[in-house]
Amino acid sequence: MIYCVEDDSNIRELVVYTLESTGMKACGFEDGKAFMEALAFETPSLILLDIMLPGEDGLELLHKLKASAKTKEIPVIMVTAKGGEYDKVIGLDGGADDYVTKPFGMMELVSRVKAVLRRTEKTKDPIVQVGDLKLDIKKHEVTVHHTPVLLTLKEFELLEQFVRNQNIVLTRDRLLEKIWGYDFDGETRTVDVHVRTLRQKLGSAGEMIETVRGVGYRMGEKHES
Amino acid sequence: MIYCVEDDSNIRELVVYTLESTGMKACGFEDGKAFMEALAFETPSLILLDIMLPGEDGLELLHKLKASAKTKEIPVIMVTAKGGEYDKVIGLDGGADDYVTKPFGMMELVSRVKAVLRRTEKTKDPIVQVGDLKLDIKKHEVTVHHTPVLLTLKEFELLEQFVRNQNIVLTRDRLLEKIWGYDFDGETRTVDVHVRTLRQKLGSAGEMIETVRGVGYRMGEKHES
DNA sequence: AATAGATTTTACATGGATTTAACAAAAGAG
DNA sequence: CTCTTTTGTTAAATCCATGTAAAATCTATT
Repeated sequence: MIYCVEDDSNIRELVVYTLESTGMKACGFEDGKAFMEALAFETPSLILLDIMLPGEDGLELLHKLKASAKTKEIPVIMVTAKGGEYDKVIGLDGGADDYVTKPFGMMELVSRVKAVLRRTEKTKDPIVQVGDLKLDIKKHEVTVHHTPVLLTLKEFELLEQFVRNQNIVLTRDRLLEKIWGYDFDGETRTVDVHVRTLRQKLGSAGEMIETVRGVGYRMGEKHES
Repeated sequence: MIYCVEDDSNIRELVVYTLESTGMKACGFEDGKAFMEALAFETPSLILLDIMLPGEDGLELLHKLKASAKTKEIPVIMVTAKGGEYDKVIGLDGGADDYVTKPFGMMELVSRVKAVLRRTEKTKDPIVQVGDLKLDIKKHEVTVHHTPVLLTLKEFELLEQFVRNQNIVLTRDRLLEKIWGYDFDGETRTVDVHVRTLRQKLGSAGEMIETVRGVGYRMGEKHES
């Protein structure tokens, strides 16, 4: 969901229409007040923020957004009619992710939105890909080479941890804590056993899970030796 | 380190100068060839890429960068004289992180660079560096001159101690206590043996571990004597 | 309660990692 | 220079983390 805060209804509607026509969900707001109210209910994945607004202006809103832990991770693209360099600098240094000057083409806007989303959603994707392994978190579906692989719950959770932490080594303790919930007294080979079945079920993609002796397991794209 | 690929030497030098005056390291390249060569040697944290270049143009370079696993994570800002919307779309959809149109102010450029770095550096993990030895704690990975070095657990822990305590002498007892856990009765040559394999595996970087007779070992960047 | 499937535990083999042991080489002390 | 101490080096001995199979236990579904 993309929020567009813009007082000019023509532009606002055009933007919302354009974004929706490319398959994204979008919602327009006339001023900061309506916008902040909606924000309490829902967390959009990106915000288009006009600088010139009635009431609180865009820079103040930006400041508020970046001050709150709940909203500071939401990427923001500033929009303005004034094209001076000074405005751009203020907007970007204030924590905005990009800056667009009116009049702007809709194609450019869509591209910038996509670029910023690509940059930010990298960390928390619903669908992750590693090599030829695809993982759809929401659907709980895994494919290797477009061939579906059936995983049990624990296997899936384990794989999810690996995929979310590519190339970094996960200790058994860390995995037990994340997947099984905190404590779990010393000796158990549970993780190892699940890693084994994972490797087995994933076939060729299973080789991406490497064991780091004495530490834990790590997953990453293969490299020759 | 920021790379700037730009054929116009005036602009290139101005950009490099400006970035350096804000405390960042920067390096300019006249064409794609020189740039790609440098890239094999070092991984910059951001790339400024002109679209119009002699030889391979910026878009081709961008495509190459995004195709290789080693470089696809490096953020790229496209730069061009042509301001058409079409160019912007192509650049951004090609995987660039931002787009700047000439003529641009240096303040704006710096802001955009900072904004993109702010976005991308969030995901990075702590890497310690000494000379041309790099140590990534989370990945449990060590490289010398960008060449990976395979270390066992104890070797890694030992190296970690050295790197975390650069230039200060670590006694054998101190190391045994830190890595092996407190007590450990008197005589053992364990540390020495591991220091040996470390020096061996690290190759040239191994020379940074010097022995302080009668006391222990110390690691620091080399200096003539 | 019975069944099937998932998950965990147990047990053991294996091979790489670590340590020990033994000796060589180097550095200081007198 | 000789003796002593400390460190370097090598190879063998030991240890112990991991892979693996199979049994035991747990969970949900009928």
